[in-house]
Amino acid sequence: MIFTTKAEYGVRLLVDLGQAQGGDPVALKAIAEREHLPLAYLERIVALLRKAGFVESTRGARGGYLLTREPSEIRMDEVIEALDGPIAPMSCFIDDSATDAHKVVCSHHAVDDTGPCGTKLLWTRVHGGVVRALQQTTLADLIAFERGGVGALEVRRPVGDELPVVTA
Amino acid sequence: MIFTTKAEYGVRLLVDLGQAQGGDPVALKAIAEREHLPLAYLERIVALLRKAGFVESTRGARGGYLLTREPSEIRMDEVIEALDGPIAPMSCFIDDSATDAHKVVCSHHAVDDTGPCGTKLLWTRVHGGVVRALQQTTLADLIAFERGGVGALEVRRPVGDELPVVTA
DNA sequence: AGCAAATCCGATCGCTGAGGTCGGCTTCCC
DNA sequence: GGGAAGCCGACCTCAGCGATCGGATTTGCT
Repeated sequence: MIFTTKAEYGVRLLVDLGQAQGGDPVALKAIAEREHLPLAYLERIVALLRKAGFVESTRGARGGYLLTREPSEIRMDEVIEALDGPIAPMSCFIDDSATDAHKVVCSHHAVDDTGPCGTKLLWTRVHGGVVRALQQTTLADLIAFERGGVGALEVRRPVGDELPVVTA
Repeated sequence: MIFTTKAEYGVRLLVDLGQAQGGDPVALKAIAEREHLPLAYLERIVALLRKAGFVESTRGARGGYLLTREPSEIRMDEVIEALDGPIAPMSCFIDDSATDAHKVVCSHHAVDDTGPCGTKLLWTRVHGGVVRALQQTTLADLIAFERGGVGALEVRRPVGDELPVVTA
């Protein structure tokens, strides 16, 4: 399993929020009922989204949540990272994008440095594939897909970066 | 974590086997020592590779393992599937490639079919990214990468399917 | 003021599966 | 026959996922 239920529930929460959006805050209870998700668990998830700045909350009666940005400005790589933490193909894979690229530090190979293990190439390619798919998908894509279906497929992409066609 | 250590150890086992290859069977003990991996655990892993037909074994003294195909004929998507089972982004994601495409059956949404959840689009894209990266990488790529580095990058790919450059 | 609706948050908890070990068996070369 | 190797089922430990609960706090409404 690549993602946890935190990621799934969180994304569905955002999609629901994007659809129900209308000025007034949306109560978590309403989302939980529509999506058939446990309310108590959603509370913990939405807290992550709030800390990451995707939603803002209004406390007290008639309170709830609102998106802080346009759905088209919310990229899934940010969302997933906020929910599940950094995406690593393997435990020895450290996404050190701050410095130069993605670092792979094999704990076993680390002792005697006989160069990188061959798996580094594989993990890096896989990691790239996942990150690219996430970066190229915004919340707006998911919302458009949920109502209608074709919407998300008409978005223009850089040549050579076509995403697979998905049918409802 | 996308892959388990089974996948990592198994791939490293195959890479090691591809390098040490020379007619005679290679004993697991030798691989375990070179790669600093637990022998007992490797036994369980190599059994999966044998059942999947990637290696053949010779029992008894001076026995060991040999690759059954050329490294360039061993695609990583097959290997990973043999080791970790089918790759699914989420527990509700069923790779039903036998019928038409990839099926997503959300256990929560399944009750009342209000159409597909928006996450289907996301999971399918991610899944596609992973599978493509795995399909485009062969054991030969990894072996070439481990000695030298540049080798794996010279392999020709369909246009628009460039893989990220990986430096040692 | 007081109630109800809602967010907020720390503590807890069961359970599955990853990751690995062990012991004993079989198989084969020398 | 002895030792080196593969084969295999049973077992064990433990982290973290996936929640749940109780209560505190904040706020709108009447």
